[in-house]
Amino acid sequence: MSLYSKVRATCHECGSGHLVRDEKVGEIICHGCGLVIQDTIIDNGPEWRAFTPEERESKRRTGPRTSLSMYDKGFSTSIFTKGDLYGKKISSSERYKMLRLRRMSVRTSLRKSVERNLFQAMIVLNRLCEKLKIPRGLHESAALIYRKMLGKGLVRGRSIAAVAAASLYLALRRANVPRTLKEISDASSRNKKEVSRCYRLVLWELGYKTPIDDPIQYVSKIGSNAGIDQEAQMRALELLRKARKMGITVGKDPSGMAAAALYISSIELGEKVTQGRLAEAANVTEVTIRNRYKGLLRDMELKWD
DNA sequence: TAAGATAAGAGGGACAT
DNA sequence: ATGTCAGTCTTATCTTA
Repeated sequence: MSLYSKVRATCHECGSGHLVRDEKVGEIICHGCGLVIQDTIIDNGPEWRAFTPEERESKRRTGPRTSLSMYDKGFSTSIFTKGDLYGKKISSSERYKMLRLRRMSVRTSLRKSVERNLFQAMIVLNRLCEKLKIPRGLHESAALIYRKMLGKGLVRGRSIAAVAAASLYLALRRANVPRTLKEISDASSRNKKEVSRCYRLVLWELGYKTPIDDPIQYVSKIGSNAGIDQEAQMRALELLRKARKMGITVGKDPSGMAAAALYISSIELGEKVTQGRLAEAANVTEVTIRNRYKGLLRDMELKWD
């Protein structure tokens, strides 16, 4: 590493652009006229050298930089009650005072952090609901679920956006609104995996029960997306009701199931529809539709007319 | 061009360790 | 808590009608 580095400036004496910073003696020198421009450079780097990450860690004396993403910008207060800074014992009355102080400090900072978290979360949830055109009431129930999570201290260590998305998904599921987890996570900044982890956590920790996700709910949504007519949609519903009675819908992706039923009934009614179009409308792959509709035909012993 | 077939890979549930 | 297993879905590629 060179001890000299160029400086982007011109010398005010000779006009030369040849200014050089000499790290070793802490001066900026003009190579044109020899003038010392500045002799008190502040070195922002560490004065020690380290060759391994471990060494760097052991030599550093500063903490991480402050961050706006932390509710207290990374600064927090610690109040010790066992002794003074040097480990010397303190009197019992002093100690009692310190205990009280610490309690107060912990309480107020905790409340602040909860408030800030909620503030952020509500912004995130608003954006999410707006994007997905969620009705007011469901938006509210999602917010309530989030508050419960926050109240139980379950958001700590998890992403606000993921928990917010999971709360929304739960609200939708409880209201039997046919939105998939994928739709929610796609609109969120977190991925499906993360959101579904949080979703399971909410279910578990808050003891929520949801009605099973029934393919029947997706029929009209997928049907209209793919431009399937009413008659075929009715036929698909019938098909799915039978399938549900036979218990062959459990464990399958409801969207895929509904799309397959729509495919069968459309073909039966002589309507021109491709697997590709339905796959796109249902947000599943063609392969899934194929597997589902093959399965439906087999298990229900249906035949093409 | 649509549909079918096949295979690899991921993620989650059930169950055992 | 971690590992394994069967079953599901996705992605990609190739073949068939």
